[in-house]
Amino acid sequence: MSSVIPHDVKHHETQPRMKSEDRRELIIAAAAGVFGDYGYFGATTDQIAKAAGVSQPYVSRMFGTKEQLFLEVLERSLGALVAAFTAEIARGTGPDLMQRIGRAYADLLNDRGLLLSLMQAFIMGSDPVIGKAGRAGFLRVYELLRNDAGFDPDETRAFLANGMLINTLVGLRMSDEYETNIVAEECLAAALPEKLDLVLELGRRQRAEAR
Amino acid sequence: MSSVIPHDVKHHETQPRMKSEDRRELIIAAAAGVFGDYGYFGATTDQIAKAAGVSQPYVSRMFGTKEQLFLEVLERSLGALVAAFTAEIARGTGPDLMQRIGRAYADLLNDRGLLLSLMQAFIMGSDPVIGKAGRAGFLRVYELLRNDAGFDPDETRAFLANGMLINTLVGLRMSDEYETNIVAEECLAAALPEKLDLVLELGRRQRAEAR
DNA sequence: ATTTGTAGCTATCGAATGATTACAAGTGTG
DNA sequence: CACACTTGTAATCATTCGATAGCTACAAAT
Repeated sequence: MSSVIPHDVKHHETQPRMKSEDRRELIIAAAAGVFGDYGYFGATTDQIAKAAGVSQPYVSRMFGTKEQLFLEVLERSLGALVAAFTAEIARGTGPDLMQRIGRAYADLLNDRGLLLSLMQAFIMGSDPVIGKAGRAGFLRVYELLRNDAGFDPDETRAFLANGMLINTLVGLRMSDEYETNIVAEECLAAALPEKLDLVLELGRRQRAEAR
Repeated sequence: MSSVIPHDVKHHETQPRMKSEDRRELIIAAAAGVFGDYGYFGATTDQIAKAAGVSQPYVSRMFGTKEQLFLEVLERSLGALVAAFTAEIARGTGPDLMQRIGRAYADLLNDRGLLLSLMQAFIMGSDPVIGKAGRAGFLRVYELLRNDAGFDPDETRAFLANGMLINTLVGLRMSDEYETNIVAEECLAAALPEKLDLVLELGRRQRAEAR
């Protein structure tokens, strides 16, 4: 009376197994994308699990709580941002540093959800835990620009302001309107003089995934 | 066997009744504050109802859905923003117009949740309904600055960028760190050269309300 | 071959939330 | 006063979601 359950067909022959450490990174990366798109409350652990190709309970068990997962996503995003800026600064400070860091910032858009999950954290100041982490993260970037990059307060302000505008336009998916609205076109071109094609490509990629 | 319920003490002797039109405005204003603090998904209709001093089912019945309520909040916020800018433009275009509109923008922080609910809408581009409304609203402001205020694309970009930075700092409640963190102090001062005291006062008011 | 730990899933629970229904209390009008 | 309409609430319903429990399967070491 062997089982009728078709389990002995050697399922998932493609993927043998994975070390939990690797799976962890995979889930965090997927979570960055989902949190970036739908926000902390809007994103569900089930969406994240599906995006990572695992079951929802597995996400819960690996990270304990959704909040903890978000904090790890935030840390990953911040770490990547700081690393990118630091690398650019290491290439030498000079009059063109702001432009170079700006380009490095825009290139981070390639990492799905990185800047957007950051932005989502930045408007959660009312949350006691995430708000605190978000403030600390923002200030970490501010200090990096002031101290290591050598920007003065007004340069730093201008740089961060532009970053927040870029985040907002991407979060709004303004690129969706690019082809149909001439105002959106100019608006995007003004905010991203060089990296326009990158954002448009990103928008196309984004649209290729439904909720 | 008359009821033990102390209902016959003529409750709410202070407020007789209110016309639903007035109640409507009241709820929308309260919703702007709650949505601004917790975002679309994070805010509950019950929180909003309590903030407005009515029952949760009343909110549902008056607006149909939470989504519809958010759209009305968005429209109200946008309307106030556009009105404020238009009024400033009507006072005459000139070399100081950008500064005057900037001050008008910062003054909108006095209207609880106005700019924050806008910001919340701006990072909901993935939502089919709210995202579309958010994009339209953002572009409406962009066009106002370009056409009516007479800004060129780069001036408009710089202005909006600074606005997004202000929204972010307020959304992060950076003012919470003002007294304890000298970096936060400089950061806020750089972003809001004149209106610093306004933001600090706002932060104090915000902290006076718990979740 | 057996043991032992790790990776991962199915099933399910309890709390929260948005919406609906049914009813009560006020308000105006003949 | 009666009657209809409006304002508002309490009770409750149906879902959704995050978390937990408990199991299965695989792999490495013994």
